[in-house]
Amino acid sequence: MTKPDKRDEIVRAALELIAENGFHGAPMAMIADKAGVGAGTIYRYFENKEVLINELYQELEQRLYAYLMQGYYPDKPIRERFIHLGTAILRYCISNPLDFRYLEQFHNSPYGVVHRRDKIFGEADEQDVYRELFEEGVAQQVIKELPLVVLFALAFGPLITVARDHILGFVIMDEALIGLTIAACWDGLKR
Amino acid sequence: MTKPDKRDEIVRAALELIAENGFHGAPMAMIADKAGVGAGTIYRYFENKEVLINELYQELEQRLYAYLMQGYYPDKPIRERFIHLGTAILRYCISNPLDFRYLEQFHNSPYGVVHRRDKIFGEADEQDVYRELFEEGVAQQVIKELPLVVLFALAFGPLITVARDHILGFVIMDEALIGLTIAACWDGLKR
DNA sequence: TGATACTGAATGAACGTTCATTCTTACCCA
DNA sequence: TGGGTAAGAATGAACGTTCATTCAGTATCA
Repeated sequence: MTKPDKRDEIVRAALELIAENGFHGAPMAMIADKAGVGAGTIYRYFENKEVLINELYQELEQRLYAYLMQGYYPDKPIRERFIHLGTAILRYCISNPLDFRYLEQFHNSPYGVVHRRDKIFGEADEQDVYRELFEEGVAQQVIKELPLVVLFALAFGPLITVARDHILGFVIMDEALIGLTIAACWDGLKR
Repeated sequence: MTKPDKRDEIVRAALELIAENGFHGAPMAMIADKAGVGAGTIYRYFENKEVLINELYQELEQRLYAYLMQGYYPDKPIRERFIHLGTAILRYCISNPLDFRYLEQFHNSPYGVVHRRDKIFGEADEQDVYRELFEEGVAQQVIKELPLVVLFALAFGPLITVARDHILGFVIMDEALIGLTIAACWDGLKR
């Protein structure tokens, strides 16, 4: 797992190119070039492009999850927990634009859909804070009684849209505006 | 503009293939095949693939706009107008899944970003109901005082997410659920 | 018969992947 | 210590495939 140097360079290069140009704007040759590595070398570390793309996704997802969990206390009130998570997501996406753009590319690809389907219909055995939070909120009658998927959409649809707009330069999300936006999302969610 | 038969077949085939498989899962040869037309024929109607993609986008955008405007009365109260627009968008996306998927593909491509930038920073000389609605709502102190872009995100982020989830089969949006979802969006928007 | 519409094989550019070769490293023995 | 050797890592030219686009030829219609 803690392989060396070159694997890292390849992953970094892939992240940057794919985030900025999409999967099809990041040929293997270009990734190799940017990583300062021969084209064939990539295949010593990744079976093929698809595997590279998927492993990179896993890494980013874990990084994001770790970030979200910093300072998250499952015993605090629903509202407070939601605000923590929303703020954290927004902050993460804004200060790691490459990660965010990559995750978006991935979610809008066939891989992403399959992944999502597994998440939604799979058993809740994963570390899935959102699901837990919403289910608890509904049970406590703090959150509107709507299907989980709709609650997700109400909570994170706006955040993702706003993160993208920030990165593309359509709006500047400072701390104050982040706070107001999350509060507005909560207004949509709460009973 | 009202050219014949074959142009329509080409456009229809392109819509279906691109909506279902993305831009890169829709080679020109396959579009030609599905349209029942020689590969070269496409180039009699469209200079190249990019032009085809863009013209199709324009057509869909117009169709959607026309649909939204049915029964829209600019003199009704803000809330009512918003609910009309939100409901219409959601209904349209759900009953025209190919159109919706195509629009999504487009927005997630480089073309889409340029297009969006023009829309946001361009003069408001276009028929832009949303902008008008939100600006009026803010002025009347009915809607939260947030940047236009954020209001967009709050209003339509959830709707788009939910439409996608419906089409992918993650949730079934019946009329009742559509109503509840739009109402929740309004809660996020209103002051 | 001429003009226009259409066709699909041909073209060449771009891509992911392979593999024969070269380079690097580590180890061994005198 | 120095020189020889083997194994693994790295390389990048070459390959086969896929694709958008072209164009020489064919069909259609007035």
